[in-house]
Amino acid sequence: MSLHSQNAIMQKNDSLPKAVLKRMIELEDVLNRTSEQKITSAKICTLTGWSESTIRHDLWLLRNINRGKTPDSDFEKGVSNGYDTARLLKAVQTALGADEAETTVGVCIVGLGRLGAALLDEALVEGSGFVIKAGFDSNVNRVEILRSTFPLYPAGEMSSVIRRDKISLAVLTVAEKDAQQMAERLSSAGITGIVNMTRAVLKVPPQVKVENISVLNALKMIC
Amino acid sequence: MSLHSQNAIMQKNDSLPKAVLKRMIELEDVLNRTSEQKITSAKICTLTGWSESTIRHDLWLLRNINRGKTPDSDFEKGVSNGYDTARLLKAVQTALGADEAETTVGVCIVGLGRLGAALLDEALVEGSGFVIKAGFDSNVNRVEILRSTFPLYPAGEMSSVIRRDKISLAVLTVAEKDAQQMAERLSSAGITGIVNMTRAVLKVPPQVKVENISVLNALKMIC
DNA sequence: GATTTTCTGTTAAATATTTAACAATAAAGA
DNA sequence: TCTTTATTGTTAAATATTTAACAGAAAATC
Repeated sequence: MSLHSQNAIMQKNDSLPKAVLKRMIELEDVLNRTSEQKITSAKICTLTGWSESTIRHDLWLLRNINRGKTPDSDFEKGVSNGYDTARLLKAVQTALGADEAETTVGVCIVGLGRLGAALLDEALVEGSGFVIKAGFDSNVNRVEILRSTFPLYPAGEMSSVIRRDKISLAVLTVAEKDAQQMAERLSSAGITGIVNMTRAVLKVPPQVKVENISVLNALKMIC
Repeated sequence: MSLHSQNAIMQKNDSLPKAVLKRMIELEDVLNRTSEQKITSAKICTLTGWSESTIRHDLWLLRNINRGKTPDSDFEKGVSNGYDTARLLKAVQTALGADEAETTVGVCIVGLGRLGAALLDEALVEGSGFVIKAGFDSNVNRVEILRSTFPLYPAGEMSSVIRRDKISLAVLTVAEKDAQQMAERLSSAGITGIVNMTRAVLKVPPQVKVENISVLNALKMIC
């Protein structure tokens, strides 16, 4: 019983399932740094630890939601020779809406302690669709002393700078006791997402997304 | 049919499902820092964003696997008045095996760049069951210059120190190009888990668990 | 060019996770 | 006291996610 594409498969595909989304974000990274021109699902699996079934299934979903977006978002070329890395990458990016994100998203760092300062040069910066547009700290001294490739401001100017520079995401690295207050300020300034690196449990309006990053929790996970 | 699955749930409880485990790790934290003596599932939900159903279900699972471990791991006191925070916390810790972890787990930091250095004082240290026992860097200069509350060593001594001090976990904050090599060294030195803060995709033997922490991915998640 | 091998796309089955529902019961209030 | 309210523990149903299976087609081998 062979049904092929006449199955016009489920149009319900508004978006990728959460689990798949997460993997696609990582896959984009993996593809970006592989040097091979072709890549098989088996290869992806050894690189990432996901099962072959999972990746094949993911890519099937991915193709479904991409269908018709752009000609290039279709990545199959041969059937048994792995995927053309470049096309697959493009397809993943299309699915993630990375094209729109091409118009770089503004990010700010709130809290310029050692961690905040370290993140600046280490973490992103690259050509990743994000641009750090500002750093904030309530310690005016630190604001004046620290050097960085982007402007630093005292915390008091947070709201106005965020609005003026159209910053939409924030990385929160303040002391735990200040975290909630800062999160609230960020929220009311119109921030849409916060990467929370403090141990505080943030309470924010529902339209603000939060991702918690914690070394401690990670340690517990693998312990 | 339904009897089969019921038995599976009631008896086969070797351990908590992955998703539940994650939440319990966070719950422990939440409980630790709440000041209230009693806490309801509704309250937990507003604090964490999980649904009431989820938390009640989690706690039911938790009680099942705790059953008989210690008398104190039973946390119900009244039925309709919320949980006694202290007992619930104890139960969560029992389930997580935190009692055994009381015998503090040794951790090392590999890579003492700005990020690694920042993590030291910021991140853990507290009374959290983990103790940083060593820091490593291939730059001998840095090892000599940096100050810290725990000893620093050149990377060459990694294997011997890890074995001697019975270090079982590592936080990896080296440059991306060195990450894989370091991961391999750590693995063969007997490390059982790595928190990977580099963008590298680590390939390690199956007995070594890896948790990837990435600000970039977190940003993508909330974008 | 025939045969074997490899690898994909797709579907269906198996698992895992979340949500909904509700009887039971303590606490609060009349 | 009795009634109402709040909240739990538990089960079953609904969703979501992962895995297994396999036909079919390119590529490799002979």
